[in-house]
Amino acid sequence: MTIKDIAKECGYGVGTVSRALNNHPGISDKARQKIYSVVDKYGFVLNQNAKKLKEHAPRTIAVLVQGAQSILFNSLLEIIQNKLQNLPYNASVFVLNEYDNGTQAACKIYYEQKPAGIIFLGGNPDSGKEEFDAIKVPCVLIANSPEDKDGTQTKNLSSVSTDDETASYFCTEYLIKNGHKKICVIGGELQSSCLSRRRFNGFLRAMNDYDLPFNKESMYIPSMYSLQGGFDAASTLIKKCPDASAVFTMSDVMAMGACRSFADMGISIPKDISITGFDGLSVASYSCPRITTIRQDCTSLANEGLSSLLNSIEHGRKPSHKFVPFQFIEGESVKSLK
Amino acid sequence: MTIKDIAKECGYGVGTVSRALNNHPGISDKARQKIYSVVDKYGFVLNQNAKKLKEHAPRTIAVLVQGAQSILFNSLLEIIQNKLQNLPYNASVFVLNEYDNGTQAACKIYYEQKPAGIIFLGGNPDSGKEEFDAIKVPCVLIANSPEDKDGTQTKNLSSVSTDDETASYFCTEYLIKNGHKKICVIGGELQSSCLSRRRFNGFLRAMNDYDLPFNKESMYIPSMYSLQGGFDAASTLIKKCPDASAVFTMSDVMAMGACRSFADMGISIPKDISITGFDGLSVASYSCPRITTIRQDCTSLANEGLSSLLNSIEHGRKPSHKFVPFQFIEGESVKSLK
DNA sequence: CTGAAAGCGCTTACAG
DNA sequence: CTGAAAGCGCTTACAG
Repeated sequence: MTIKDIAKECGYGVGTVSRALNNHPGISDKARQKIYSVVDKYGFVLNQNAKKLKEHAPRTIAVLVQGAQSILFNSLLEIIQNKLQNLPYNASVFVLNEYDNGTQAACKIYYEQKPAGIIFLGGNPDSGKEEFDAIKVPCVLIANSPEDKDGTQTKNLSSVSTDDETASYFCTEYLIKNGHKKICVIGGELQSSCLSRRRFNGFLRAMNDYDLPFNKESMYIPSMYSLQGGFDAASTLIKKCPDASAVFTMSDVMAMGACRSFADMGISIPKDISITGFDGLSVASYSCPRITTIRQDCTSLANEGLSSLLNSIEHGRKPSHKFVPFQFIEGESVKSLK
Repeated sequence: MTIKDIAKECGYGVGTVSRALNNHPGISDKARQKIYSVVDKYGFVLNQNAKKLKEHAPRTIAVLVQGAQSILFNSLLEIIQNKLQNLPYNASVFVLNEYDNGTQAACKIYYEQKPAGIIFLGGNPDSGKEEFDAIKVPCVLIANSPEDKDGTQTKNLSSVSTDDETASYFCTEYLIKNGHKKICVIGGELQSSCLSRRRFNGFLRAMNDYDLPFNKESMYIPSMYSLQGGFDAASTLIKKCPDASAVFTMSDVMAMGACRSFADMGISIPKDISITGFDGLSVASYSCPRITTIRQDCTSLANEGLSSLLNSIEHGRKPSHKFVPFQFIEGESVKSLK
């Protein structure tokens, strides 16, 4: 069943049917009614492949999700898909492996699908700079920001994220104000992850501001952003720095993994050691103990990211780099030493 | 840049370029080499919209995910996308809301995208039977099974799932063998969810086999499949059935929500009450206490589901309904009363 | 307001 | 082994 069949049955031409179905102006009510009646009768839907092939303005937004295990990205994805339903765009979702090259994948998608724009959830799309240059449509990075915000390499890349450095500062200061002095970090690999670097910078700035010592050798435990990563890191931490009173952790899943590991070692939270997370996942607020953490505002992140992208697509706006406010969630995983 | 440009630069016709790019036989090595050299030079990729429009055999598999918050589905999705990378198909993912009508969404996708087949992760695609009839391509339901397996309504629907009834029986029997007699249930709405009915049937059969009483009024607590659902259900449970010694819970997230609620009420697990989950999420094995649960085998579920779908697509095989083995995970959430 | 026609970028019999 | 051509199902100037 094609638009031709519909046209024949209506007694109109295919052009008129196309215009009716796309809500274009300049169609008589009579035609519109007749056409819709037979379209409804058959439940006819336009073939998207033909539509996209023909359309001048592409109407697909590609969403690249890197790290399907991340609960945070799923919330974002759900919100984005919802918003898009009320807009003349549809989403095309791609789930990448942790170790895939996101920029390369984006290039392939760019050529194959000709999307109107690309949303990156996670990943570091500016890493392969030359490759990124090939992508000529607006892009937005959500929940992370590019290394080099005014770099010429990323002329078409916007970003919306939490101010990771400030949030980390805030969280660290909270630990310090609760009397903690010897604070370790469980975080990502600093060389490869600018997100981890920003969070570490915020942490370190707070430590410095309060004149607290930090020895990276023994007090920074690199970890995967996963439960198992946090689990393993916690036991390393106890070996390297047995007298730590608190741990600043760069994600809730790391924190939850670490909590489990501490429990196995007979170390009680927050009695024996305090811990903070990052992200504000719902599962972290149901865990025992509830994790004290920074909640990233998924709704704002998704909304701002999308509108920045649409502004670029529809009005040719320059890329912007925005922060959305975070929320500090006081759980039960930090003990006051005062 | 189109296939025409490539053809011109190569000095071949578009047909030859198309055949080279699609690895069709009957092409000289010379032509193939020449074509690939200029394709690589420009990083040219075929326009998928035109390709799909033209192709006889569609090469897209639509994946409908219902309930993006479910960690189980994400594992499945990641495995499926991985497998598909080595096959001549690509995945088109759609994330639905919990309350969307999955069958209706599938119909729309069927008409719009003309996929080769459809994978349902969760949902009850046989629920709107007449609508489902409109879908003429092979479908597979993963991690659930249709109500009526040999129904004429679902001639093109396969399924791969855990034997929910047997698994629930097993889990319940484990509680009973540990001396539990008064066992409550936190589960889904039985009217609307055949999955919940199957799990409940397994539970009830075990209770009957061991001559244990069960009063559905006071001992079955209906709940959403979510953390908050389990959290709320636990406090209802304590009011309705304060002397329960164990709770059979229909999902790990429900169990984790319930655990948190029990902790808030000062009820200790497993000392005061025992609990079991379902799914075997990694997060449940890192929680405190570790949840005793049924682990669904995501890898087998995804692999079997995909191969059943491909068998139908490529060899016209009849739909099949398979179970994959589950694993019982002994955690720390059940106390032996013996 | 409507129709006839060109053309989007491919694939695939058909003929050579 | 290769090319010329038809056609997939749409949209959109163009003409009326």
